[in-house]
Amino acid sequence: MDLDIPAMEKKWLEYWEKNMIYEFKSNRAKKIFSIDTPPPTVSGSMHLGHAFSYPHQDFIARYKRMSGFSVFYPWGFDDNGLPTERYTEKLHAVKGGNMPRQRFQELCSETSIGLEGLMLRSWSSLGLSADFIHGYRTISPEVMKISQKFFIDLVKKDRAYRSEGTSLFCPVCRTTISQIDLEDMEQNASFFFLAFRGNDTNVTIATTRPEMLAACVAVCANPNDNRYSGLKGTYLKVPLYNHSVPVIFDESVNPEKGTGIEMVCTFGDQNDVELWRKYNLPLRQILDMNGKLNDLAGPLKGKTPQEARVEVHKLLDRSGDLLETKKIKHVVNVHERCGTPVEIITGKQWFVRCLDLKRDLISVGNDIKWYPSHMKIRYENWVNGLKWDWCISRQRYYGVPFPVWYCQDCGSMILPEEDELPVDPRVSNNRMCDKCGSKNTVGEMDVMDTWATSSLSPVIAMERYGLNADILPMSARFQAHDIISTWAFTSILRSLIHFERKPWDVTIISGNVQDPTGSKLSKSKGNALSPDEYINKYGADAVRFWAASVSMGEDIKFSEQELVRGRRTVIKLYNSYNLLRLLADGVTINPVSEIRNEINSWILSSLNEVVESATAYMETYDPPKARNLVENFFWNVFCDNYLEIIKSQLRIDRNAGKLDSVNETLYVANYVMLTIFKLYAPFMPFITEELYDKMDIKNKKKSIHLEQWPVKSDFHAVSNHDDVKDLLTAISVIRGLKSSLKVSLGSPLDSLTLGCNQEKMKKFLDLIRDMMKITKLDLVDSGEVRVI
RNA sequence: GGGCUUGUAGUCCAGUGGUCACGACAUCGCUCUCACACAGCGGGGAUCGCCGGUUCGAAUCCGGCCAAGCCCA
Repeated sequence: MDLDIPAMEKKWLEYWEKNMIYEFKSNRAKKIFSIDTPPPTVSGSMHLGHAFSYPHQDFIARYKRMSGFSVFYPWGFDDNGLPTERYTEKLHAVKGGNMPRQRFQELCSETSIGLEGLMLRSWSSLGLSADFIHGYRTISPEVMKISQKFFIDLVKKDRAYRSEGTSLFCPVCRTTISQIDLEDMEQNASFFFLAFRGNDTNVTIATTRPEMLAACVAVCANPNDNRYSGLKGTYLKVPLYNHSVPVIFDESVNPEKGTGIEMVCTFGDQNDVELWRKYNLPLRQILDMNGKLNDLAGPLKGKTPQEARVEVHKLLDRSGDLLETKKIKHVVNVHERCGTPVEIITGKQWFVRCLDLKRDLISVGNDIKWYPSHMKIRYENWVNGLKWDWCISRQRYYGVPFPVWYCQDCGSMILPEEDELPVDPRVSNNRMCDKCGSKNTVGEMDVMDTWATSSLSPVIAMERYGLNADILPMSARFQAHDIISTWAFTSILRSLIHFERKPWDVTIISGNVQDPTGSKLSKSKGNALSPDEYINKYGADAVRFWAASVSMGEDIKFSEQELVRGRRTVIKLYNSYNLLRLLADGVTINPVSEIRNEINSWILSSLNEVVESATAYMETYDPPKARNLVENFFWNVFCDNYLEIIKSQLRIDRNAGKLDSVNETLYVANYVMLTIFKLYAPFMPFITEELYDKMDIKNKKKSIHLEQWPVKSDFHAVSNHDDVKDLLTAISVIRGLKSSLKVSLGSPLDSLTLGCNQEKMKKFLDLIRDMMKITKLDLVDSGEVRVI
């Protein structure tokens, strides 16, 4: 009668789906508990981080459902944007920029739909109780409509604006990106020492980016650096290109770095932008929107920055301007989606004005409860450190288009009416201008950043179910800590702008999964592990059990041993239920209202304590602590002691014909067992459903997950259980004795003398004899329980 | 460089002032015991990162240092 875990889990997945156990019903009188779920990015398969963090939401969802809430737990996929494009490009070995846009969009769409099917199977196999059937896709027309509608709201509230300015640019993805897409990476590089020639003197300038020479507009030294003070008011000739640039002075230049004098290019890095603005320097932009150098770069034209660096090295060698190179390590900003060092370009971009909202953003942050609380500080640091408005335009293809046309004649901007949405101005030109009536208009060709849509997740979920803004703020947002500055920040910003309120009451932040040595898991490091494999091997209940092994917000090192422990718990639950059936021996169990047996009273009051504490932990969003309590009670109290004791107790009572007593014990044992199943249900939904289904219960629900969360029992439990504690000590001591005699626990002992409080222990004499198989047991008084 | 977090037996982790510390995995020993060898019982194994301070008393509070992870410059 072995338990086939994969078959058992599959059976219940189908049952839950078929019976719509987790369907959200808003028409009930119940209070709603709403969960803002992160829609997984459609760019690959489910990884271990997902298998860790998604169960966290589900523990709470299931707990709240059992606690009487109508749980709104929507589901969606984030398939709009760069990650999906990159996945598609890689899979089909194509480049979005090298094929007709329409065709590329179709390819992305086909690819993501296929992938979502696979992803859905992985996510649902975790046993999440989300409403998968009504899932949304962020690229779908409905979601596009919502995203465009709220974009128009941004424009109307003067929050979205289009402006010429510098933006971060990824030459590989060929799109502008925002501060939130950046990542640091240490790179090996070379310092090139170059000769800049002046009228009187030559100056050596060190740079890591010689390919930017054509974009050089000045050289700059620290005003306190007297090595260069003589150069004031002079000009220098740029190597290879021979245009003259002024020497300027600024405090920001570090005299220790390189030769203490640097070139200013438009644009080599962030500092160049600042100097360019501050000193009103001319613009020499050498990078075009294809990520290649343009005519200004002369011999380097048509090359990427990386290629150009190799080429310019040769040219400088030949011209004699390269005096020296030195290998160094330095940190560069790269695009987090592709790892390419970012560039800075100028162009017209859409921004969301937010720098003026810092105070409000902090105040909304204070109004949200953060679990764990220190995560709020990360959010505050991010908001306080904002330097740019949020750039939301991307020169990409598979995304939500901006619902905007521009009139070529009068220059005004044209927005559609809400009932026209969604629109795609990229394919519908010549829309009449509201202002001048001209048909000489063009649509905006850019698409929005993915976060511009996913930041609206509460609204997307709400509108999909026909709910109105009354549901806002939602009850809880779950997410990992690495996207506090992206998803949490943009969500709070949008909620503040559109609804003038917080998006959720609480946010629960989970940690990251690391490999067993503590490094971040990533595909590029090759240490990514597949959760599907572990679900097959150990079962989803065991994977969830692992996910509940550290407190919220903590990073977790992946460990297979926790999965082993989880699977053992599943099997132990199964076996303990089997024992209970054997012990009942087919008799009908009648309810009892009063407890006479001390041991039954003891287990009930122990259970009460567990129920109370576990509930408190669930209420404070700390399921792992609740799990530990339940775990300890089930293994060490219920199985190791209570079940072992009642084996003998039932035998003794049956032999004595005390059927009332037998009934009471069986009733209590079943009651405690069922309560344990309920306590485990949020963590291990499969095995608890399986055993609930087998149990003989009055008023059985369609699923244990529709049952009520346990409350303290109202049996008249005696509060003082010192006698039972002495009994437990006696059992433990005698077990230890047999172990030290190197005999099995089942082997009989002819005689034994137990030191104890005779008065207390007397009543358990027969029980101990039966359990421990002792022919002759004598008790003598002793201060502590011990074998004499 | 800044912020946040973490640092307890070979490994993972509990423990926020009071018998030099809970448990799991691993290890060793004994038992195929009538729910469970996917088990049970028992043993060994920790100067609680380092240094200093507060206190009658600190893993637990304070300061400094070191190391690791994440986020951000």
